[in-house]
This record gives sequence, C-alpha cells and structure tokens, in this order.
Amino acid sequence: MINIKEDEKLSPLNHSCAHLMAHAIKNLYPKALFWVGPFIKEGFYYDIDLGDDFIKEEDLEAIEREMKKLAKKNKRIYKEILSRDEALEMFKNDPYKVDLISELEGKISVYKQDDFIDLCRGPHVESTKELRHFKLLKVSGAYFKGDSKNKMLQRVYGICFENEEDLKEHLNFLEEVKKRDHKKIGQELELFMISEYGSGFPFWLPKGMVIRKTLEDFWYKEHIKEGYEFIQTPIMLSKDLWEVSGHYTNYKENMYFSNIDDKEFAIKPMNCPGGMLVYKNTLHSYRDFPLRVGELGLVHRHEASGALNGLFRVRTFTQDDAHLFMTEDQIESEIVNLINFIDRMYSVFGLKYSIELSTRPEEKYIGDISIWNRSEKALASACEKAGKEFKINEGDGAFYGPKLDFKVLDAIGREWQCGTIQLDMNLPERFDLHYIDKDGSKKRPIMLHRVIYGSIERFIGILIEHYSGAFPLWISPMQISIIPVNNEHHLKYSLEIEEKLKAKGLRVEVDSRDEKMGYKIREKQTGKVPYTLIIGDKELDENMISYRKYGEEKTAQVSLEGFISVILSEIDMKK
RNA sequence: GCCCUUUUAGUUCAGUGGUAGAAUAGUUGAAUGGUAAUCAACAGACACAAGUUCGAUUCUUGUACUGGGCACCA
Repeated sequence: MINIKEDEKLSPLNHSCAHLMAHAIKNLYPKALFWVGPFIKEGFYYDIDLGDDFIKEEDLEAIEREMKKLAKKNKRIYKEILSRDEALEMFKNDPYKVDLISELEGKISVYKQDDFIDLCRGPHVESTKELRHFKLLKVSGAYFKGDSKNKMLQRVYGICFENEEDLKEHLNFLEEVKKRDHKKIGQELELFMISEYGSGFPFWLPKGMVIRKTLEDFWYKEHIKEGYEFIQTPIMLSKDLWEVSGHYTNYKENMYFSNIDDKEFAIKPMNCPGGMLVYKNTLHSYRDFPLRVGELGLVHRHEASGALNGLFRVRTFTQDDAHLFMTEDQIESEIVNLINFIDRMYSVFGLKYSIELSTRPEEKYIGDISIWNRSEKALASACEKAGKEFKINEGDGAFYGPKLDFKVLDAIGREWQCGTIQLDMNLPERFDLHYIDKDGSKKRPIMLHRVIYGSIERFIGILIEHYSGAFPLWISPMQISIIPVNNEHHLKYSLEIEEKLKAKGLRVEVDSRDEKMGYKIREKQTGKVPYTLIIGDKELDENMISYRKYGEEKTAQVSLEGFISVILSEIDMKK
C-alpha cells in the first residue's frame, strides 16, 4: 500500500497534479473558486466552490482530458514570493484566497503555470509535462475548513504517479479492495445481512454465526488462561446510572432511551458503568488484585446515518471488553501481560500491528498530573519491556487517561484500529471505588479498560477482507463438503464418512443434490469451502477418500484416518 | 447530520410515457455423472407517497434505503 505523504518524489508530483486539476477545472468551470489542494496519503484533492454548479462523477473524464491537454503544453511551474499586500491585491476577487492569506504569516509564495496561479507553499515539480500518469478517482462534499457548521464545498480526489505501471498497479489495488469488500463477500457467502428496517443493525446468518461463535469461544478460552473472570451486565439500566457515570451529560445524543413505568431507561453505549456496579457489589482487598473482569458486552450507539458502513460502523455491536483493577505499582506488569496477550491473539490471525501511545490532552483532562505522568511512563516502559516499538501521539489521550492503541495491518497492508488499553481516572472517582490496602486503609484502585477485537462485528468485517472470504479451517463455517459421484452407489459411504467426521466435531455436509459433480465442485470453490471430498467407485473399492483443498486443483488420496489427523492438526494449529 | 450517488425477481444486471427482459438461484420433470456451470418447463420484480398526464416503473417533488466522501467516533 502506498503512502504518498511519506514519499519525497510522489508528494510534490501529487501536489502539482492538484494544481493541474484546479487549472483544468478553472478552464471548464470559469466560476469556480478554490480553497486548498493538498497531497494526502493516497493522492491529492482540491476543495472547490462551484456556486450552484456541480462536478459529477461522469464529468471527471472531461476534466482529465483537459488536464492532459494542459500538461502537454509543457509549461514551467515557477514560484513567486509576494508581500502580503501584493498577495491580497492579486487575489482580491477571491474570498477564499483572501481568507487563506489572512491566516498566513510573513511572505506569501504563489506558484504559476501558464495563466493559472495559486497560493502555495510548494514544493512542486518543474514542469507540467511531468504530470502524465494520473487518474481522478472520486468527487464528494467536504465542509469548508473541516467544520460542519460551515458551507460544504466540493472535493475532487485524484492520484498521480511517475509512470504508467505504478498507476496501473494502484488501480489494481483499488480493484482488489473492492473485491474484498466485506459487505459484498458477506452477502455472497451468506454471513450477515442488514435489513432496510434497521440500517446499522446487522443480522447474523447461520454461517456468519459459526464464525462469530468460534471467535467468542476462542476469546473465552484464551481469557481463562490469562486469569480472567466473566460477567454479563444488562443492556438497559436506569438513566440515573448514566448520570453518575457522566454519559448522560456528555454522550446523550448518541444514546438510545426508553420509558418504562414513567421512568427513563438508557440502553448502554458502553459496558463500564455496569462493570463498576459489579465491582462495588463486594468489598475488595489488595489481595484480589490484579482483578480481571471480562464481558462480551452488547452496546448500542446512535451513530450518524452517514457514518454507517457495513460491519465497520454499526449501531449495535459487541465489545470484547474487560475492566482490570490494580494498585499503582501493578500497572506496568499488567500492561506487559496485556501487550503479550494481544500479540498472541493477533498473530493467530496472521495480523501484524503497530502500537500508538496517546498522552494527556493539553487542556481538557481530569485527574492528578502526577498520576498522568506516572501512568504514561508505565505504558511506555511496558511497551519497551514487551519489546514493542510504539509511536507517541502527544495530547491525543482521552480526557480521563492515557491509552495504547493497537492498529492491525491486514493482508493487503491496510490499517485498522482494533485493540486499545485505556487507563481511566474518571469512573473509579465517580463511582467511588475503593479497596482495602495492607495497612487497612481505603484506597482508590487503578482501573484499565481494554478490548482486543474491539468490536466482534467489526473484527469479523476486517477478517473477511483480510482473508478475502477464504477463512482458515478452524473458522470456516463449512469445513468439509462431501460429494458422492453418484447418489445411488456412493451416498451411503459418503454418509458414513460424514458421521465419522461429525463425531470429531467437524463441520461437514454431504451434497446429495441431483447435480453433476463438476457443478458441485464449482460451488464449493466459489463458496470457499476449505476441503471437498470426492467419493466414487475408486474410493469405495479402495476404502479411501479423495480430497481437494480450496484454491488447489490437484486431488490427494488418503485413508479417512489419515485425512482426519491432517484436518485435526490443521485446526489445532489454527492455520 | 451534510454533499453527491443509488434503488427493477432471492441475487447480478437490461429496458420503456401505453405496467417489463435476461442470467443465476428456486420448484418440477428428464438425465446417474470422475474434478469450476446437463437439458427442459414453471414460477418470480419496477422502494414508498404525492404531483403532472387520458395513462407514470419511466417525468417532478418528498420520504426511506444503497454507495463514495465530509463531519462525528465523550
């Protein structure tokens, strides 16, 4: 996956291409006014005010043609330095540029090509002739200065490369992304659906449910190894609780409510308040620590309609949550444990990841600065002790504490935010949590929230795209499909095999429909079933089975016992 | 929520100011098969509401939904 932002050659190229596009748009839409046109990770864009006119997707081709025409003229791109007054004079008829100039300090630089001139810091390529291998990708709306209170401008995105091969490669990558789309694969493989009666509320279909259940079972098993206990808290609780937790004041717009017997109830957007009540249910001693309490908690959040996106952004989802309670000097070792745990969980799926440490916000934060400093240090040194590199996001922590974010990298190099470990100084205070220390005094525990999958729904979405729908055997909804060559002669033997495989806990089916085997094999391949067994005269006579692995064309012949042991060890290794 | 976009059969797509056509899935029948699609018959759809019109699936408006962005993600 490319990152133009970090490429010294591609970033000026894309920046210049943004200007070339603006130039072309200016020629085609004389009324157009331009705000800014930077290069980004995946290309460039320009924000444009076209008055009451619009650029539509189908207009992009015409703009591209105009760009090619301009580029061919081989105009030199040169820089000029102006004083503020000169700049203001030059752009006096363009309110956007005047606005921009007013935000800049010192001398103003502009770039010129032919009759087009634009404010810009640069750098740019030397001539328009270098801009040849580009593609305009999409149009959309974008708020002026990124503020939803402002007017919406039109944004056109594109990307530029040094040569045609790189451009082609990138366009192929975009095709690949489309092919892997979990919404598409989820429908094709009948994993989940979303009804028009509830956008943002996914339904799990039988096959998707197998995946979900498998991930949940695995999650429980691994958490037991790590010394966790489990709870389940109600999805609906009195509004009073959300006032104590602070969610009612800060998060009301995103919560669902219901009135019962004239009392207001809220559907939980987070599991923590319920977890706090469980903690308070008993008196705690320092001897109980670290206390690790997990909950696969179903939460509901009223996300903006435009934010919804398949399983990635939904209105109801299951967090693989846990709350950990400890003393201050247990923070570091507990975080080291967690990092190693998360590492183990991700590596099972072949997911690489990076860690980011977010520290105390400049202004809006609560709690003692000395606790902030100590816990930030604990998070950092835990990463070091676990042997993990991390990036620091200064001031990016939540108001209630610093955090470590885990971003997983999928099979085609895209990043997804999944796990997070957050220290929380807010809730223990609000809920007045305490424990009895060695000396018999009451103390406030340190509390961590953490998730590993993040949201099970979202994680499955990521896995679908990561594996492109071809799940490893242990997760695959249907593991083995048995095809009798002829129902009359081979069905009985097939059913016997099915029986034996089922007895081993495998997910098996016999496809006994009256169809030709070529047809069935095709279906198993498009359905991405890991193993297909073919049972005919040959297998019957020799008391063997023939199997074909997903994605391979060859067939292997083995005894049933041999096959079972191969399969079971593959499941065991989670390959 | 905002901008643009989309909506025709279970699914993927054609098409029209005089209510629609295919592929595939489905049902039924025939075919008994050796590694990516056997043949035939049947059945199945214009998102919803209002307007324009003799007549609207088609045009207009609104609503809902889809997709891509933006904003949001205490």
